Amino acid sequence: MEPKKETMLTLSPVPLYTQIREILRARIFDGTYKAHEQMPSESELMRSFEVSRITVRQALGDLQKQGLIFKIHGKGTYVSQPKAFQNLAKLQGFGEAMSSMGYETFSKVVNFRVLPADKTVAKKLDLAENEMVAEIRRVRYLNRSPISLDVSYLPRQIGERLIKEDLTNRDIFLILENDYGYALDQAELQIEAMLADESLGRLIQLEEGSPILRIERLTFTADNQPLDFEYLYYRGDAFQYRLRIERGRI
Amino acid sequence: MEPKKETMLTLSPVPLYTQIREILRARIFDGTYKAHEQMPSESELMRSFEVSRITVRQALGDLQKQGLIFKIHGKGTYVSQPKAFQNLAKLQGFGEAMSSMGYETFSKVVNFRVLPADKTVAKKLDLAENEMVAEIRRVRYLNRSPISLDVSYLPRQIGERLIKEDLTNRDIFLILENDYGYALDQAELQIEAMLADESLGRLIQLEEGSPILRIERLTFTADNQPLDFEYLYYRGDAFQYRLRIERGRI
DNA sequence: TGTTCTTACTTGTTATGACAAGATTGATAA
DNA sequence: TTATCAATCTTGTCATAACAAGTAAGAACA
Repeated sequence: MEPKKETMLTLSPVPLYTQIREILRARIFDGTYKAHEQMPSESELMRSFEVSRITVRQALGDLQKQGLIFKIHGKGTYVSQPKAFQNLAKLQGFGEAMSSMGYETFSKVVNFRVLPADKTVAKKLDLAENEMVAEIRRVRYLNRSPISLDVSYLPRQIGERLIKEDLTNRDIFLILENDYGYALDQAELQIEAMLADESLGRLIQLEEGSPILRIERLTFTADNQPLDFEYLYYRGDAFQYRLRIERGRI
Repeated sequence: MEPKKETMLTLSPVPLYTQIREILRARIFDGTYKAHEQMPSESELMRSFEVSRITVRQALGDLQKQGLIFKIHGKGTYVSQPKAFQNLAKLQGFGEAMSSMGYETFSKVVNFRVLPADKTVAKKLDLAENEMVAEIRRVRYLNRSPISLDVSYLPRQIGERLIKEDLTNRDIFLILENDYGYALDQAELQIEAMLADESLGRLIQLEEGSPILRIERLTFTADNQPLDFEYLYYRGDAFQYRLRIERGRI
């Protein structure tokens, strides 16, 4: 039986790639294509819509940017899954937040090094520039999928101690509090949206150009000393933050 | 004099478009191309790098996704400017936050309508589904550039009253408090990253696929009644949120 | 039964080409 | 001096084509 010919308005002012994108998007939302299900290949879509491959790729590229699909080189195109969230009002490590909500999570240290603090890190941690600090890079996993890259900067000795701990299964915050005796108190955050670049994309298995929730977090002890400065890069397609704030308070 | 030939490693395993992207990116960061300055055209880059137009477009497409450049159909490619931020711990309207920091800001109402609340809006505002609410859509400007789309839902009568006010220069929060006598107290937020779609992109003059900081905010009065439910879409390339949070508090 | 190789299918990269659509600039005419 | 038009330059859209690189499945061989 002949494959079904897709209906498109070739006389429409709407670009072909936009029409195709909207048709595919509607199919994702109406459940025709389900999360993690493989979508038709580029060749199949070319045949169905009777367009060139570049037109199909442009439509798919947009869906990918919107986080609705992902592609695996040589394998296929898949529908993305909906996202988790963390309550932001509470200063918590990722593991404690996720496990209290029933998600399976762990992290993998992908790099550890001791290096001279750059201007930003020195200023945040109230150290002299070029003073040695520890940098710990971890990829966080949620339900066995990578969800974020976490780059932490701490004073050298603390970092060198931490790297010997089981950072796969334990949060740095809990180790600092329970094992090392620091009273963590407050944190300053700044939050913005960015796009994944190639190296980040490689680490958390996300295509370049995907939306990223980027957070800088500086955590203080109870005596107001900065202790832990982090860059957190969460994939925007799978994660959101929530919080409750008040009016009139600083 | 002959245009300078760009150096590239044609025998490198790194794709040509990636090399070009990194060269251009370095030039943005080192100041060779400055914010709002027009970059070389696609044709000029084709000639300089001796590659096809699609290779150049792919490199530029990536820089665009990273928010470093923007394109104007028929005009050219420009370097983006660095971003502003809002302190998130304080529940403020955009105008009051930005004007207290010396930015020039205003908003434009792009749509107002009264419509039946959908499930989400009804639930957030503690109304019956299909009860009529007011929807106010505004584009916010910072230093005369569009920076966000704000879609507010309020009970019908309040919305119908508000739309008669000068929403170009005044914040809805201040009108609710000072003119209408509501004591705004707290808000719940959820924050995530997404990519701009075509319609949003058109409203805030951003290319599709650019990173967006998307925030849902539900504001309550002092007697804990939900009053104002908003979707806020901030361009990620020009804006970030900051806040200070505490450990151990809910 | 396990391993290796080949084939086929998938997405990634790059090229050439053409025309559409928007913006700008300069020339011309009123 | 102003308005209009044409030419040129810019990005947007779409086509055809070829080869690279990754994955999977099935066949063949040990």
